[in-house]
Amino acid sequence: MIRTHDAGSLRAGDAGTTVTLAGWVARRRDHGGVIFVDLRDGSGVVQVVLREEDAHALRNEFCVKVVGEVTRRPDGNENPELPTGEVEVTADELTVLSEAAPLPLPVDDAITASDDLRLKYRYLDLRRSGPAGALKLRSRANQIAREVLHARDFHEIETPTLTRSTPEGARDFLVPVRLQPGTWYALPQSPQLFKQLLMVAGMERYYQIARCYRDEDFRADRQPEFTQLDIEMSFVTQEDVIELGEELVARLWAELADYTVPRPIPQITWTDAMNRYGSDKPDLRYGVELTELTEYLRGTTFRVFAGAIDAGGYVGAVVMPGGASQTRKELDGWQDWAKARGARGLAYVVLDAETGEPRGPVAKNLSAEHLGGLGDAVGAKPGDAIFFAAATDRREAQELLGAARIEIAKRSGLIDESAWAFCWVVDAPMFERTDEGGWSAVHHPFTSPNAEWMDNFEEAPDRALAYAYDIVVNGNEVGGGSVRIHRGDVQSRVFDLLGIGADEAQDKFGFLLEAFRYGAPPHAGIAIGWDRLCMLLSGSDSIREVIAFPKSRGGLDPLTGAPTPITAQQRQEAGIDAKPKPAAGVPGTDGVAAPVESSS
RNA sequence: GGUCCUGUGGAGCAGUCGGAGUGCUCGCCGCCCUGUCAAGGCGGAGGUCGCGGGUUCAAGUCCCGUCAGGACCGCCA
Repeated sequence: MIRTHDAGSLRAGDAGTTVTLAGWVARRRDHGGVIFVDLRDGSGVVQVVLREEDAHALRNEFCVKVVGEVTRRPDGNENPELPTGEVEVTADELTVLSEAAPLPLPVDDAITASDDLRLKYRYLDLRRSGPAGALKLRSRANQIAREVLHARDFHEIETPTLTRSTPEGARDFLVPVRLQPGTWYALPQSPQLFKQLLMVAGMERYYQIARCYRDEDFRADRQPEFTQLDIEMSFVTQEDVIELGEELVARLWAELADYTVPRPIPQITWTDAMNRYGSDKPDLRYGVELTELTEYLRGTTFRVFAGAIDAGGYVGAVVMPGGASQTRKELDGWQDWAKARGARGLAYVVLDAETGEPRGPVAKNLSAEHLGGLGDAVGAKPGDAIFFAAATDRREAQELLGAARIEIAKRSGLIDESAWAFCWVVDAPMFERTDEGGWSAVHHPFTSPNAEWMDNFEEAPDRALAYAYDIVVNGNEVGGGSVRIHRGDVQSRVFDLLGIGADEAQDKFGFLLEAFRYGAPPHAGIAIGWDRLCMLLSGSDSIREVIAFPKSRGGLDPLTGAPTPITAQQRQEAGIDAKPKPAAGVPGTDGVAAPVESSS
């Protein structure tokens, strides 16, 4: 080792010790005859006192080695801001290991450069304690997950990243195959099918910190390649998976956020979540619940509401406490906000702070009777604003109110940023209507109906519930999973309902169905969106902060310049332009629909 | 695919009603300085105001297009 001690570890008790340190010049204070250098290494910072002539040439981020004695600082010169502030290292010997050119961005915890510069010079960005800390936190999170899972006899098993294309779900990333021109691998959207095969294989308890790939547009919490903590267990029920999930988050939050997760974590049904919060991933750090007004307003002459009610739809409201004090401009701003989300607008009534009298454009359209009881019906007080949404499609209106609820909380400062609110959203619907009038699986087609619906989901596909569960933290879905179907007859019925015929099922999922013929155990699992979870634990507002070398929004890596064009020779060798051979009885020429676990 | 925000010496910003590349903090270069810790003092260098076009006597500023970064919707669990 070039060094004998870590800079950040030195304390008063080390006084008198001769140490060799190696690190970077974080800052220098040149007084002519004496020069102070803050020497930074992976462990932290310590002040080095130099009196040598050649120390004047030191610049920020020079990589240096220092031999010297740890000494207590002179009285009055301690720096209580630093963990090492009681001591300093008086240098006898200075070696410049590597000089640094003038920096394209400051390596300084107090200064943040723009995102593209940070990513282009990520290796400098990561010298700062914040970005470095986020990656170190993630490393520890990985370790904790492995500790929890290995203590329960899980096996960490890797699965292929060159696999079959999956035309359903998200768009695939594709890889041309030189040895079979005209054919393509796909990068996995998740290890879903492989982990189910591992259950058939008798592995019983599998996990993997798995890289997944989806070719869709970016968000602050989405990258084209991302990581799941992927878990599958045999001979378990939904409750067993939930219990494991709770143990994982409890350990993670206890150690990394100094927070004791209240257990059991509250469970809310999907339907309740939609009715009360207008979201399948409700943020429970604040109240502001939705109120359904479909019955209350039945008979109204206001066409916007009556139209929805008569069509069997939904009218609901959400209250903005103190919202009556908003200016006309602010209230108009809500209309723009709603239109930006594709809604026609956001009807509102404000209750006068003094008299409680309902005012606003919509108030004129409601009867005296409806107006009179409105405050009580929605739980609004004088001074509040009431926002309405109405639609034939219940979910559409609820989601608008749910989005308004979040916006209200933001604008009114109702969010306690230091709070953690966990919940499970359970009893998710199995199916939803497709645009073509058929049904599609909400989770994926191997998700089991729950006990109540096992034998009769065909009778009311819109109401059938699944053994599917999502874990939600502060309004972020950080994990989701389900109990899988392991019985051939149930699987066939689900395929029938989804309009997937036997031939098509064989074509798309043949190898999995084949595997299930040989004694498939009941199994269930969960996938945890690891980037998102680490983002929350680190207090970041983007998953880019917990990824070592993230891509920018356009899918570019500003550091390497990827992606790049390829040469004509590469193109030729890769066989990109080759025409596929006709399928000679090979199943699966359409590719396999890889159902994908929820979360990220 | 759509809506919105941002782009000004190396970094972060300000730049009014369209009137000279103007200003601030940091960094960089030189000199001074023995107890600082965002050290300090003096001096200096550094600019295609993202790019292209338009309006105008005159554009960092207004308009159109485009590129890059970011937020959201669609998409994606």
